[in-house]
Amino acid sequence: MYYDSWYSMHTMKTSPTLSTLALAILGLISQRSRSGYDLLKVFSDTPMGHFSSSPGAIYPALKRIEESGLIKGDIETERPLRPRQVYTLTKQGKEALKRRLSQPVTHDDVVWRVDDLLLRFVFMGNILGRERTLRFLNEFVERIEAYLSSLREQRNAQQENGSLYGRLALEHGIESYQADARWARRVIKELQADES
Amino acid sequence: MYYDSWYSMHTMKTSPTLSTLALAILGLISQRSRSGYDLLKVFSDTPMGHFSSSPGAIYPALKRIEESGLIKGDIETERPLRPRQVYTLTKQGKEALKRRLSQPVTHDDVVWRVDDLLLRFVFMGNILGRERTLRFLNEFVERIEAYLSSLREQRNAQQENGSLYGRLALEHGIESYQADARWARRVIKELQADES
DNA sequence: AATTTCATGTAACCAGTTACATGATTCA
DNA sequence: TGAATCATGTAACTGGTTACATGAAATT
Repeated sequence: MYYDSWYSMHTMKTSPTLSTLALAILGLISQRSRSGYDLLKVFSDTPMGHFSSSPGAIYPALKRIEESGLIKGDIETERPLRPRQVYTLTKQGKEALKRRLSQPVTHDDVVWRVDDLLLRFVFMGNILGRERTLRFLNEFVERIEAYLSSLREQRNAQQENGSLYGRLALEHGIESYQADARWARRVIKELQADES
Repeated sequence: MYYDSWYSMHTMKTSPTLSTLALAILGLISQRSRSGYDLLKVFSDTPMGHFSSSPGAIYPALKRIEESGLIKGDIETERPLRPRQVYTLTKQGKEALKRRLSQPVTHDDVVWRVDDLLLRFVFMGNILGRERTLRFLNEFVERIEAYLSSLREQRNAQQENGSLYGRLALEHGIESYQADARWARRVIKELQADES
């Protein structure tokens, strides 16, 4: 017993974090059952297309995710057209999605994965609720402020050595993050006002 | 003769567009000769790190780029420490970089590769000159405005069907691009004032 | 009759991530 | 003496891109 659990603790495949594409797919499927083609449409027709992409990415991804047990495909019979595989979240899928959405906002997220953070935000409200979405947004603002400090320092320090264009690009970064923070603060207010 | 050129036109390996990482590497090397380790430092110490990354990306990239003839590595002898490979741009390298920087700003660039655009901007000034940088920035603003229109339309159309959170995320996108355009307009003014 | 839409996929290629390896030198 | 720095790389894995393939139904 003791041995067993020790053993399994250390051999259990720690499921790798869901990629951004996997997050997008799980999130969309969590809203309603969808086929690969449905997903393809969402990506090509909406700004969601900012994430993927092409059949060559989506169909293999669906297969991988199904193999890992997070979604389950059912073939729609009784259709005039070519049969569709319609995917639904499994219990593990729902849990995995919740876990993914519950991750704290890290420095690295802010530096490298702002898109991913935005994607989390989109699905978070309906799955984790307003309360936790607000916590997320506050973390987001905090992390951005911290990063902004270091960017501003860099700009001031750079004064001499850096090129004009490098400095201007840095300022682009600063202004982008400022815009992100402004947005988040506005949304926080909006969600708090909406407390009805 | 006629045949030859027809033949070569259709078999010449059209050199694939430089990846963003390759652009960053070429750009940095164009400023001064650098070793892999030098590049690694730039990426880890400056906001340039927004692009790569790790030795596992940079060293193989350097090799590939050298094989394609755009850079040339020279071993620094006469050093106490382990010898360094210091890379310099070749003539083809300079040309390839210029070509890459001269690409027009496309819709897809704005939607998927804003980072790449910013990176181009960083190196553009010193390589293509102020005139062409200004053209670039104007194109950038135009493309953004066009994309913003479609994003705003989406937001208005979506009014009913979309979720609250989806709408808010869309607004994040809109505000981000607005910030990009504001930045570009400011830089245009600054560069024009600087016409000294 | 031709094109677009519905619908799903495969295969080759390329490149990035993670983790590991090596080993000398300098600094605390 | 141990850690950090200088300096370069490899190997396995993963997954995205591009291009191709198929074929029926609906639309123009």
